[in-house]
Amino acid sequence: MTKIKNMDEFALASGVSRPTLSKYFHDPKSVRKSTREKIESALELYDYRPNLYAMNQNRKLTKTIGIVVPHLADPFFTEMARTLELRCMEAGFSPSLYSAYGDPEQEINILDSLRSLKPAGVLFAPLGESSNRSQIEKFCKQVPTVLFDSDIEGLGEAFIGSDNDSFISQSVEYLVRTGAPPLFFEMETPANPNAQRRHDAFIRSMEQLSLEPEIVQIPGTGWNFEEIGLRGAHDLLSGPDLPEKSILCSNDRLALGFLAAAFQLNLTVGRLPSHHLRVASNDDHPYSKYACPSLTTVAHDYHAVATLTLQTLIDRINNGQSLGERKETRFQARLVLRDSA
Amino acid sequence: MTKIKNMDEFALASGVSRPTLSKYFHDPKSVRKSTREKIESALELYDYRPNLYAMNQNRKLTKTIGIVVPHLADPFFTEMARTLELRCMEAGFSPSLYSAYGDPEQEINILDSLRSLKPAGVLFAPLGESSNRSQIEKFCKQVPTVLFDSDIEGLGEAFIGSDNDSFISQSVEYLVRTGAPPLFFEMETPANPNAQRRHDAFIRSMEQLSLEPEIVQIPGTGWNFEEIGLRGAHDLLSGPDLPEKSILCSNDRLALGFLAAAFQLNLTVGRLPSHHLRVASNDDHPYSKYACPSLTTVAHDYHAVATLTLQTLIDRINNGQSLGERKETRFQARLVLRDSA
DNA sequence: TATTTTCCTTTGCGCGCGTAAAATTTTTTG
DNA sequence: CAAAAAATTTTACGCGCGCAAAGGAAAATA
Repeated sequence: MTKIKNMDEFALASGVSRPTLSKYFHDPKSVRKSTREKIESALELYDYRPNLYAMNQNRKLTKTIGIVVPHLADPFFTEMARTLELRCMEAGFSPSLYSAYGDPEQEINILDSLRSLKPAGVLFAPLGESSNRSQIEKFCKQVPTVLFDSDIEGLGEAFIGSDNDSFISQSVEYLVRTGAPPLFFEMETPANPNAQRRHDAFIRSMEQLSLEPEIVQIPGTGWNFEEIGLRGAHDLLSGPDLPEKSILCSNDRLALGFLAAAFQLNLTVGRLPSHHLRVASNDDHPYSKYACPSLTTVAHDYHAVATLTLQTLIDRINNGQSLGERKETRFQARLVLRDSA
Repeated sequence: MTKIKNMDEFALASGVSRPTLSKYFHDPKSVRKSTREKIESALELYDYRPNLYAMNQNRKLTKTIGIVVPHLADPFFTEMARTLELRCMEAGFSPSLYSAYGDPEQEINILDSLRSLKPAGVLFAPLGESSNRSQIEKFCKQVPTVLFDSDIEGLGEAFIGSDNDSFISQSVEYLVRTGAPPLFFEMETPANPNAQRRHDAFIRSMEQLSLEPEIVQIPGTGWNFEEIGLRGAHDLLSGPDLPEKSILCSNDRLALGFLAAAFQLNLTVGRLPSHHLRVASNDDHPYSKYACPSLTTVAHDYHAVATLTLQTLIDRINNGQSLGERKETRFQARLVLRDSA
């Protein structure tokens, strides 16, 4: 079996002309069935693959979709990335995954090298506050980009994420209804823009219930939320007077740190009257179920967010140009009752 | 400021010939300092980037390094991938990250599309038992590949990982020295080949201490180790007689599930005589510190593994051909004492 | 200054495929 | 079965850059 070096040779071997092969490799369904079968049977014999670089050199639109997340070490984004990658492949695109690892410079570097990949589009969860807005804006003008999870106002074709109000209102309502009103536990200088929305939503939710919103802001920077939560909780809980209230953490990773601190201080957490504290949180990240105690939290609709994010991008790609007005979609969250509250 | 379309135009604008520019973009240090400065000052004015696809089309060796891991949702691999990506960039390569997400077919798909990227080399942690050996073997013959973490005998240029013996012998010795001999807690049909090595190492370690090796094998398949550990531990711990021994889990994710089960059953875990159980584990994965109680475990030398893995690949790349005999390197682990044992 | 070495420029070909236009074949339609 | 429509083939050019060879300019050496 002779080695096929290029499309010309494969054209000879398969009995199909090169331009037709070119069409086939771009979209198998664009050629007649009989032709497709000829190609595919030859393909099994010679396992030829067109040169990726030659293919994309003269094509404006590649079949690549870039996926950029702020930090892959965060299980939430790992899960999100995984779902998006799967969806991309199902839709016939090649996903390419990048993580900024919390660094705004790295984020811009990624966009820069992404540009030279000439991707059909990009699914982008920006770092947030620390992101270099003007650079990202420039990028979005050149490459169809759909933002997800973290919104930066006005950037990209659309935004799809979760409704932070619905996270907070559900957890607040539940906590108030079943016990003491919650104390909100959050970072002083959060890395993620959703934190600010949750902060605001907490105040709103409490005021609607005619309750005084109490908030604890803990120090710490970066993405090591468990550590930050642990330390913040230690400070809070080893003080003279224990908070009588329930605790509502801004996100699950902080909560995991909080639970660890409570455990270390021999404070029991749970919804029974005998427990010292109740702790609830937001995100339902993959390990919340295995916390001690298992974490009562509010879940993102991963499926809906991933599906709509990709669908929006594909619409934009097929449309050829901007879809008009920038739409923002925020999916409702779902309360997940477990043992911690 | 006119837009630069290609290298010819940029050659004109910078006052440097195109072949020299070509050299520069391949390796900035390969041109004289004065020339480099001319190029770089022009680069700031025009922000030109050579077309990636045209660059790589006629180049045998690209500057891409593929990184393939079995499952990104596993924090161990996330951490490993992150470290490797950083090292690659420091060394002047472009990392490209892929996860098989536990699926052998997906693993082969990744290798297939990786092939068409013509990467300079690939850093590859295979799934293990379920991997398609013959396909991987074929790949390794075409692309310089260094295996890490999970070894498949004879495949790739080299293997770099952690010494499973040193994991187990350290934890066994510690547990025996400070209390009851351990019961080994592992999956019946583990996804990862290191599990088998740890199993064997446990038996060896116990026999060296003239102790009877006791092992509990729990059912379950896939990569959701926390869930598997949780269920297995529930079965084990809700039986009539509690194991008197310490528990040594095959890996941290199983242990996290185990701890959750113990917590749910109101069994206390720790090294004091008053505690019901002691639990130790292996890997020191990023969340072990925040377990309840914090997990006594054995840590990989991430830094050493990542550094040598990449260095080996780069040597292989620079060498131009195989480095002779396939070397296997296994780094010693380090016992991390925390509260669970 | 003359010589050697290093670096650069000029020239020119080729990579593998995209893509357009016109000619031809095959399929569909009436 | 003829005409129209759709798919394919033929032909030909270009993309942006890698790369090699040969000569020229600049820097290092003597």
